[in-house]
This record gives sequence, structure tokens and C-alpha cells, in this order.
Amino acid sequence: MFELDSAVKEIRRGCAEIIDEERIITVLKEYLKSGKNYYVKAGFDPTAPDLHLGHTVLIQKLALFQKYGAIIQFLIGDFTGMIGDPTGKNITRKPLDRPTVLENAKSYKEQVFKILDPDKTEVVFNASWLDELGAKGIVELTTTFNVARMLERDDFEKRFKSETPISISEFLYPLLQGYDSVALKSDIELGGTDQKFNLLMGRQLQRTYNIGKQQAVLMMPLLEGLDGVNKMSKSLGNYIGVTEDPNAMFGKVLSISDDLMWRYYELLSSKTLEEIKTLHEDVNSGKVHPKAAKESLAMEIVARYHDRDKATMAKAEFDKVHKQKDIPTDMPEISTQGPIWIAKILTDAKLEPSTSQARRDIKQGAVKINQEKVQDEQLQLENGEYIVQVGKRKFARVKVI
RNA sequence: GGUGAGAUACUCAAGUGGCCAACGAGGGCAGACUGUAAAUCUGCUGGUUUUUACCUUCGAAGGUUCGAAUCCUUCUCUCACCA
Repeated sequence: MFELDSAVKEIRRGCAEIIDEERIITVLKEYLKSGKNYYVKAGFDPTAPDLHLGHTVLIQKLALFQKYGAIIQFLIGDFTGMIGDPTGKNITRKPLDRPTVLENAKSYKEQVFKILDPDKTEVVFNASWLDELGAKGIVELTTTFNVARMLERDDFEKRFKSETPISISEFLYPLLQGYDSVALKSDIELGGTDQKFNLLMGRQLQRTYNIGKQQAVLMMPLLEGLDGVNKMSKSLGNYIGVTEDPNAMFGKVLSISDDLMWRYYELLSSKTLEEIKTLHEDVNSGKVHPKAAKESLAMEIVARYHDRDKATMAKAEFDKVHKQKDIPTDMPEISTQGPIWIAKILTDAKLEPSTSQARRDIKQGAVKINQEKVQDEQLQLENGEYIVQVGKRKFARVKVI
């Protein structure tokens, strides 16, 4: 089994906030004593998932709970998805049809089961009970709460004060999400810090509906993106997707700043807190090179979403390109009619967005052919095969016929 | 519904008749350096093989003018105050 103390420590790790930790300890004890499982809920958007490391912070925590006897209620909010979470700036969205929802759920499973144990995971859809709720049920639900309480919520309050419109349906969102916890009888719910209000709603409603327990709430922080400032998100482009190829993943991890690395270690690594602390001290004292520490983190992450061998290969590839300034093993290939102007090739090979940009980069000495810097802006390429490079990272093999 | 303010490049934001492809900041890209795509410093950042030139762009469409991001008209949208 496991040690209660160390389990609690690992559960606390990286958490932004835990509400009712007592309850978590209680269910853990119960599990240790009688092997009785408990339920940990986490909700996800029904839109097509493209998970990145920001999401996996939460999912890894779920996986940790599985180790300690939890059954994960992986909730896909197909019903609440129609409303749009007022957290953030979403407006009312079109409902997704059934086949799309199922398709997205499948895609979730593919990505999520790289971390979660499928045997200890129940994938559930909240439309299955919210559809049944009906007008009567919804009215009942709304009587459990009042507007003043609702307005306590930070973003509602701000919007109310600044007189930004709040749709009535947005008031419904937290209530429905909370009702999910009633329907599922969850013992613990996990979510991001931005979900605090909604998560607490679950607790509140479980009491109101008298289901005999109140879920504990555990909030994970939002992971900073590659820039180290904004939260990781697809729209900002500062993310590492779990389906990205090993080389890109490895490179992206290595591109984070040394400071940010420790944050990633805490939230993403499966190393224990002690191991990380030792490593950090060794880096500070100069015993371990910061780059080595970053590489080992990158390896771990690549190995998790691909495998150990691919991680080793990604590291070798990275060294090859950046340390030995060699050319990468794989690169896009194009063939074209010659003789051809160098700037034209760069745009054809999609290494540059425009010939103007290509010219600028040539002027700056960013363009290389067969490892040789291009000096002549007007250079024409005759027949033959060339390795064309822009900057440190963009390569293409060009065949001129 | 009434009144007022505004809409400029990836974002924020200057410019109120010619010196404007449009100040500045952020972001992005590149170079140098290095330990990596870290940090730091520097350059570039609408398009086009006419590159000390040409073409397109300052919410949209018209108009005034030798000349408009800048002035006028209409329209669309956003915001603020009042109801």
C-alpha cells in the first residue's frame, strides 16, 4: 500500500489551495483500512481536446489519486458546454451534436490515458443527468442560491460593478456544475484556481441536496507557458502539446528559462520533492549544470508522452543541431525548377513567409546553404541538391532540377 | 431611445493635410555571445527581384484636394454617460 503521511505530502505538492483536507485524509484512511474506493471528479470541456502540459498538471494529480485508491470521474461537460463557462470570456456556444461529443470523448481518452489508468477511470457526460433535470429541476436548483451570493464571485462582481453584461444563463453554469457533484456523489473535486467558485458550489449543493457528504476541493495552479509569464494556452502559442513530436517537445522544454524550469519540475515531474530539492541545490552550488537539469526534465516529459528511446533520440538530435551545429536528420524536402533565386526558394520551402522577409534575413546573415552563409542577395541556384537553412531552427532539403 | 467619445499594423498606442509604410512599447524573427531555442547586447519587423524604386494598408464606401491616416458625407461596430 502506501504511507498516509507521504501520500498527503504528494497530494499537497504544487496545489494552489485545498479546502477540507480533513475529508481527503478521511477517505485515504478508509481506503487503507478497508480498501474502499472513493470518487474524485474533474470536469472537462466537450470541445475537441488538444491537451497541453497545462492540462496535464491536473491530470497528473488525478493519476496520483488513482495510486491512492481513487476512482476518477472524468466528466465531459457536454451539457454545460452549451452555456459556456463564464470563467474567462466565453459567450453562449452552440451545442455540439452527439456524434461530435463522442468523437471528442474518444480523442480525450487517447490523450488522457497516457497518464491515467483506464481501469480506474469512469468517463461520464453531464447531459445524461442534466437533460433529465427539466424545467422543474432547474427552478428547484435556482432556489438554492441567491443573486447576492452569486455576485460574490470575483469575475461576476467585477463585471457587475463595471456594468458589463452578465447573462442569466451564466448564473446557471456554476449551479449546474455544482449539481454534477450531487449526481456523481463525488468525494473530491479537482480543478484550476480559476474554478474555485464553481468547485465550492459543488460542496454547497451536496449539502443542500443532502447526499450525506461534502466534497473536498483541490485546486491546481495554472501552469505558466513557455514565456514564463502568461498561463499556458493554445491561443497564446506558448504551449507544449501532449501529441507533439519528440523533437519539438524536447526543444520546447529546453527553451524555457532556468527559473521556470523549477516550476515545471514541481508541477510536471514525477520526481519526488526531495529529489527535486537536492537537484536544485546541486545546480545552485555548481555541482550540476543547469542545462543538464533541464535536459533531464525534457527527457522525462518526452518519455511520458512517447517513450524512453524516442526521448534519447530527441536529445541526440537536439545536441546534433545545436551543439555541433550539424544539420537535423529529418527535414522537409522540396524540389523545384532551376535556376532559381534564393529568396524564392526560401518562400517556396515555407522557411520564410515572404520574399521581403527572406531578403531581410539574407542581409542579416541568417541564411545558409550547405552550412555556408549566403552573402549575395541575388544568388541563383543551379541544378543540384542543397541544404537550405534559416536561423538555427529552420531547415529544408531543396532539389533544383 | 437620447447624448458624447472612439475604431491606426500581431497587441497596446502616437500621429489631426505633404518630411508617413506611419513615433514608441510589448510580442515575434534574426545576429553576436553562450550552457540550449536560458540570460544579456544589437539589428529587423506590410508586400514586390523596378529594392535610394514601385504597389497595397490607418473600421467600410463615397467626396473635397495637385496631395488624405489626417478635412467632409453616409454606413458599420465599440465604449462612456443619461433614460
